[in-house]
Amino acid sequence: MACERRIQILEVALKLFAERGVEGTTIKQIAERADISVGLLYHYFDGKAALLQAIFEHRALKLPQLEEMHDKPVEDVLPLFVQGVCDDLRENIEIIWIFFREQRSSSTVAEQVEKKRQRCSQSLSGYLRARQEAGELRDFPPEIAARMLMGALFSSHLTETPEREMICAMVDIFIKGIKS
Amino acid sequence: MACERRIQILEVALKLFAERGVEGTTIKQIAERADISVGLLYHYFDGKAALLQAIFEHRALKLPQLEEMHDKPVEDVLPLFVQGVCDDLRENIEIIWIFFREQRSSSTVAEQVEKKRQRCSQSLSGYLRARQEAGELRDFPPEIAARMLMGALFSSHLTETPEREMICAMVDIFIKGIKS
DNA sequence: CTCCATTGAATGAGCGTTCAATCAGGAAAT
DNA sequence: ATTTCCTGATTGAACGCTCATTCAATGGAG
Repeated sequence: MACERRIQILEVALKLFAERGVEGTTIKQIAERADISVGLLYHYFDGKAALLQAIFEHRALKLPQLEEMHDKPVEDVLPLFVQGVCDDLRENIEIIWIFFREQRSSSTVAEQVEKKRQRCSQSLSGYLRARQEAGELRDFPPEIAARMLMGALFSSHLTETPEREMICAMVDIFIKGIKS
Repeated sequence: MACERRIQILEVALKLFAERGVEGTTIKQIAERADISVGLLYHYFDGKAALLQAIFEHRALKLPQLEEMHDKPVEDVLPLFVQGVCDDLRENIEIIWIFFREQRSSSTVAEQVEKKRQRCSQSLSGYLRARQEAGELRDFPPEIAARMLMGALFSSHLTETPEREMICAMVDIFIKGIKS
């Protein structure tokens, strides 16, 4: 069926784009790795740009939900939240690589990345602020703390797939660093 | 003089490679931005690959020195250390972008990046371990703490140039997170 | 006159893209 | 049951363009 073929091409392109960059990947390479002819690729997609756009639409990053957790302590919430973020990062590491590489050359990609990053940080910093007001956390800038944790998780996943114990240790240091 | 011209070309190539990626930058673009002809570029460099290699040799990242600080408290050492790392990151942000983009496609670049990252983390984690033994810090895995801090600094510089107060707040949270 | 620095047109390879030509399989007609 | 027809999947050669790279020719300083 046509839909399966589309997805097959998308998955191959996703891998190659993440590995060698969009500019560094040729249509021919994608066709070869997908075991189809160049012409067939153009039957399903209008070109390289359309392929990239389809990848972005096919694989959307989840957004963390923390609004209902504002009254629960960080020891319960943060480990779960971080676990969710890490699962998402691990599952979508290819598209994150594409985002990273293309954000400096493509302004539309840069906007998408910035928006996602901001919403992610806002969700976490909102929760941290709520816990400050609840008296659980000491005084510190919640946005910066959020970016610190997200940045650490992010760069861990870009250099390797981190072990569970590594993530736990980071969360542990972070929590001790913000408690009152 | 010949040397100045070489450096002029290198600086232009560095900027363009960081902005658009190596594959996404053409020799013609480099020549135009450097205000020289294509032929002259080939007079000074044997091609794109040699240009990239020359950039890596021209701009070497500094390594943080922490060995003599092992007996000094974290409140004195870490802010200074982080300041030094940030200065280095800010000054070399272009080549770091190139490293980041190319490490997945070029294994030689990947090795260089990995080696640098490890030595940087080792220097910091060695200091943290010494402070643990001195009783200043609580029990935690020093390597992971080092990677957490470096990762946070790293990703801050990749998304924007962080303010001084942002760095200070991060160091503050980190120190409180590891003190006994 | 010599030696570099410097030019830019020429070359050939490889790129993204197009398209006329097949192929396969099911529906319709005989 | 056999033939005809149609539609969408599939191919790969061909096109025009841009790329990296080369090189014969020019310029100027000493």
